[in-house]
Amino acid sequence: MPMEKTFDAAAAESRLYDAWEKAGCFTAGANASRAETFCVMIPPPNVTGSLHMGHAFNNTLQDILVRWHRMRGFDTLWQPGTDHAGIATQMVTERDMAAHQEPDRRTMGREKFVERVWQQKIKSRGTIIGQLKRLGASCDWSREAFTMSGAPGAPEGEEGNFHDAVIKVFVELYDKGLIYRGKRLVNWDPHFETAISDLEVENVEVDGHMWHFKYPLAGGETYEYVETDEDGNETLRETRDYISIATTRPETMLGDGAVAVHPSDARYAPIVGKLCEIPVGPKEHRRLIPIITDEYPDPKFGSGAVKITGAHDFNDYAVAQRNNIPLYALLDTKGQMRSDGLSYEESAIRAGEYARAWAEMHRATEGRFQSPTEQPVPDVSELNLVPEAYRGLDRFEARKRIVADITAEGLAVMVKNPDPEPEDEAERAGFQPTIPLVEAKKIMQPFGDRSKVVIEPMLTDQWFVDTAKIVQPAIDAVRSGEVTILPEQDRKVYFNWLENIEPWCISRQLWWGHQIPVWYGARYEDHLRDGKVVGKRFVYDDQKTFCAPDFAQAKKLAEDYYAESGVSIRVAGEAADAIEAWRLSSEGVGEGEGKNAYYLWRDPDVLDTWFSSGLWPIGTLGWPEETEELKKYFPTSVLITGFDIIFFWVARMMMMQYAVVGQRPFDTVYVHALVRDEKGKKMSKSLGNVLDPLDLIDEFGADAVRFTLTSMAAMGRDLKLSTQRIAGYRNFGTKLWNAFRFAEMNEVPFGTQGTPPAPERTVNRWILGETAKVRAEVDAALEGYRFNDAASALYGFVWGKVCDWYLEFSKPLLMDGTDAEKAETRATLAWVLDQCLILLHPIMPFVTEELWGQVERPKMLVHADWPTYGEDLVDPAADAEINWVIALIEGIRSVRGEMNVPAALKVDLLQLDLDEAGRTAWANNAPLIERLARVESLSEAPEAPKGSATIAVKGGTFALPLAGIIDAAAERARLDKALQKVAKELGGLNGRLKNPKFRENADAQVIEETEAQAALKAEEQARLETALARVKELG
RNA sequence: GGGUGAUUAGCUCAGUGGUAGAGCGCUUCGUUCACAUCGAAGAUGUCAGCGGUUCAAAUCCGUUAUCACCCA
Repeated sequence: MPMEKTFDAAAAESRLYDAWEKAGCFTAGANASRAETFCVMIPPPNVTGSLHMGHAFNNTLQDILVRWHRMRGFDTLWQPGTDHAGIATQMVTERDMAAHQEPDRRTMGREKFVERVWQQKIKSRGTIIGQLKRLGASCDWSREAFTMSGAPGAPEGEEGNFHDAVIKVFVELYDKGLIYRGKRLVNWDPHFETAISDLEVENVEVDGHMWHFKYPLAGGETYEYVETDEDGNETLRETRDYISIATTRPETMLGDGAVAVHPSDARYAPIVGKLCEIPVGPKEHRRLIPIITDEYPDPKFGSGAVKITGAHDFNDYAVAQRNNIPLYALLDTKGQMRSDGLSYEESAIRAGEYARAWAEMHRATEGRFQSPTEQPVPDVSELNLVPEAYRGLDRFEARKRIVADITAEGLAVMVKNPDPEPEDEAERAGFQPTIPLVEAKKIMQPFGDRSKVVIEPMLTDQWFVDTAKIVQPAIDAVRSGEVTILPEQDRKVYFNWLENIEPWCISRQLWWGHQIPVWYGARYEDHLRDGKVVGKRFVYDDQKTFCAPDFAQAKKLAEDYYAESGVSIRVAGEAADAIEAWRLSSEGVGEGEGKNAYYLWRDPDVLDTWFSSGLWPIGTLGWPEETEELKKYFPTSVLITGFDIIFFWVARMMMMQYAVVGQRPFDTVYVHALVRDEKGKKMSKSLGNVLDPLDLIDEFGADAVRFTLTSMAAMGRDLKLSTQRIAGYRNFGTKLWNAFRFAEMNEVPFGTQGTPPAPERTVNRWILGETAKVRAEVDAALEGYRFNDAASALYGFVWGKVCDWYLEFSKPLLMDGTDAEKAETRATLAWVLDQCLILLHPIMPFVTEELWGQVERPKMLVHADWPTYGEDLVDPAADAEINWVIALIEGIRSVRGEMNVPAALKVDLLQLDLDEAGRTAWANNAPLIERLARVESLSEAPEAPKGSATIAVKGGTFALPLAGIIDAAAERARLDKALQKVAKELGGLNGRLKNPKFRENADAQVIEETEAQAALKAEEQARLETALARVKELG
């Protein structure tokens, strides 16, 4: 059955993929013929995600390397799987629940909800896996992993031990003191009501405002406020009873603990150490705060004075820590003004006492009082400094109200109204001659990368990895070259981040994830009354921590602890939280059977998803069990990933693998860039410029999409993707397809020739050499992760060499050649086209496999042997001869084209002079030249007749007698132009050769090449000059 | 503010010291039996500017400008 004119990608792709999978072509070790292993870990996509351009790019590159190694006989494993993606998955599930009118998660309860998320996971999983398959990804799906496999509550089919690995690592790191819990300022997402890591925060510049307020000095004190210019001349002097503060977040004023100025700022020197009043809140309980000095305020910015809200700003937090300023929390987990804790009145009084104590200490120590160890910062968590009027308000609503209230009281800094005063009497009544100073200002605002709401710095108890203690091996490994990061520039990014690493907050206030394996119990300690021990008691608010893989082991730790503390206790069970534990325990203590029964409660938080994906390399291979796969494939070979997760993932995998198993996770990290739209914009749903890889695969076929991405994969550069480009590579597939159609029509015997044939004809010998060259080029390119070089080498070879020239050359031989010529040409064609399929297969797996399968073969192409032939196939004589033939054909075509010789017209060619090599080349290839240049005949002539065009080639001159078709002027212009070009080139070459310093300094080889070039150009120049002279003479 | 990178044909981009390339687009021509998703021919560049190193610079160094990204 004759082949179709084009490859039907849509019909063939799924059929081919199924065939590969069914035959087990992708399973670990398939087609292995040597001992070396090659293992790639897929960057696990979110289980609820769908394939975007970045995935398509990332997985295409992985697939190329994997297929290439598999064909080369490596024991290959491409380990697939998905990531449980804590926040994202919980979000998707809750959205789905809302859409189906299911009860919300709080109503449902944690256990039921987690069950529900598992259902969502199972439902979603197939989406992205199916999409990866459509792309052609040759992963070993029988090993598909999941970062939460085997977790408690995992349904049937979700077994596995990833959860065990994660928990084991947590406990080990905890026991080594590398994980700790602490109250810290963290990034809080008020939408999801969880902490997130600083990497999950996007800082976006938005339009904001800067308000200016007066903080009156306590007791109506005044001071001389003096401003000077650069030369020290006084520019302003006035008596003030306030200090001016600028802020972009007025609602946080309620939680101010101090006002800070720079120690060198002379303007405020008179009032340092004094107290000032926060200009908001009920008048009778206005809060006083001290004026302190710190290096943080910039005297040149704003008024030079900064309000310090330690519980709601990272910079302020540091200032507060340095200066013993309490951290007053104002917001609840939803980002609303707190309504819990003490009344405003009581809180304000207590806070006022701290401020006075601070000022007193400052005075007593003459300003030296700094160190927190001298005077611990008081715990102020139960103080709620939100006045009752603002309690429960949303943070942005509170801001509006506070600004209005301060302005109404006349404590906003005022400026002259820029609007002209109205003429009209009536209108003038409502006119404000001065208005509050509010500057429009671009401010960087943090947003949650998932929730898109404004992130709040929030003071909460969280778990942290003490990254500073485990970072060093990850740095050393890359420095020493044990692990290679490509391209070079990303190594710098990696170092820069690791060398300035912050503690990693790993707890999340979610339900979906690995619940932290920590149980708490009340401390059992001395009960003091009036400084005297009056007995022992349980303390619930400063609990004891028991970290263990499961409750049974935590229980044992607890019982050991209580035994040591001197109380005989039986841990009876788990309570939901501290309060329930207290209730159950107190019910139990002292009562018969339940005497001394005691309850622990588990930390409700789950681990950051990246904590588990940090263990991906060992976890997917079965660790902590000593599996065969772990022994064989770990450390893995290459990690291919986008630059956007170097910090999230790569750095953490490095740290964790070294910390846990003391080995590198992979030899090489290849970091690729971002896929952008054709204008260079980042693809984003809100911009609507997203190209869906699935749509593109539908339209152009997976091969075209893959080839496009590969050809644009130059290291370190972003990809700007346009559909036009993809169409171009779809055409390339069609070109390849039609080359096979041609071969089929000419009865080319595919599948019989494993080793290269040994033909006699120069064209055949030439294409063998070209094939060997491109094979070497492709291997070298892939070896160096220069994917684009591999793609362009193959594109140029298949289209530019095989299709444009070799196929055309083969036609006269196949049609009019001798039997021997026909046979050897068919054999060569069969071999060369097979090589095209093999070499292209890693990039374009589908169309190549389809073509390969046109005839019966022992193995599918996916398992074909990758060739190793080399230089021995290159015949320099054939090379020179065919290049001469091509140059002559191009010369003739060029003249024909420029002289507008009708395409159909066959012309006579005159040979004016020709050297021996040229004569041989002509004799060997006359039919080819005649056919491709549409030459009727060749005859020798002493000189070109009038009205002919001249063609100069290496070693000879030809002429096309075109009297009546061309005019002399056109020919002169053509020759002039050619001559000019040659003259320019020759000038450059000779300039160099004449320079004695060039001869002294340049490499001998360079000099030789330059001389050869110059000789060639000189010869060409001479031929052209002769021709031009003749035209002038005759014309 | 700190860091990283980019600037090459109309567009998108390759090009690690030897005198600039590809694809697309454009112009002209073409129903020759693989392919019009094609073929043939053609035009188009102060390699961002300035300075330096070198026999030789798109390439190395310095600097300016513009743009992009990352981190504060």
